[in-house]
Amino acid sequence: MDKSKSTTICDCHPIHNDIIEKVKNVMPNDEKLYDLAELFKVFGDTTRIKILHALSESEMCVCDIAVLLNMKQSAISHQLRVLRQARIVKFRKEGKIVYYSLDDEHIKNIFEQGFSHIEHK
Amino acid sequence: MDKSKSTTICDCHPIHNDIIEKVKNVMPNDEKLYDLAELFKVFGDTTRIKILHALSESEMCVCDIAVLLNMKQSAISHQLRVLRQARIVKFRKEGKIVYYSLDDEHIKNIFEQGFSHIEHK
DNA sequence: TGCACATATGAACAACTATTCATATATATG
DNA sequence: CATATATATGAATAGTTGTTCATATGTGCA
Repeated sequence: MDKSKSTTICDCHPIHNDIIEKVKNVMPNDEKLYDLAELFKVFGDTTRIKILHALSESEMCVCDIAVLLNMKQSAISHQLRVLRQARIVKFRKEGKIVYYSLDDEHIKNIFEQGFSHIEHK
Repeated sequence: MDKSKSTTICDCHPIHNDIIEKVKNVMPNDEKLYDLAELFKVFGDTTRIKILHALSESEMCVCDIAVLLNMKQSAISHQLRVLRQARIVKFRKEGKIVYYSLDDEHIKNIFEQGFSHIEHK
């Protein structure tokens, strides 16, 4: 997994060693950066973004989300699993109906930062 | 592209029509949500996250980034193109060396929000 | 108990993505 | 001008991902 320590893959020579060292010293470990990329990956899909936007307005059941987005129930269910595993949404069961909602207020913030970036262009 | 208006794909029945309507009414248009997903997609890759973290510390040239991450120069160059097209990084040329830096302070914020989400678990 | 409905899930497939290799372009230097 | 170096880019490929289909599980109700 982490071949950066054993083998040299890079095919070019450093130009500013001081900058490379400085940046290397403050770089978080690989696992943390990997987790961060994984988090953003979850946001990086239109269907999931739509689901998250919907849930930021109201708790919703799987069926209603499928109707709202006009998609197959199973497609929604698969995506909700991804969101669940990333701990971005939580759920509660009421009989045979499962209601999903955002797990964390952080999510809304990330969302809004994203929006204000694209607005800004 | 937008089949949601013409064809019905969904295979299940609405349960709470009031909620569906309410959420539908505040939903941004498809294009905006698509752009948002595209933005996060760019953050959703370990290599690009590492590049962005590096650039959040210091302007860097392509070569030095490749050395820092121990990756092929062309791999870095391809990823920098993705970041450039998303207007997340900018660059300046000095002779044959090209220096990249973050285009926007927003980027750091999105980054930090992401970090505080994964820290929180 | 049997049927209808809400949700979940595994397998298959098509579409997309990141890296590599080979090579092109541009600039500095002998 | 010839060479070395920094960067960019097109094509190929391996790996990943989102949706669909078929089906399983679980709950409520007649």
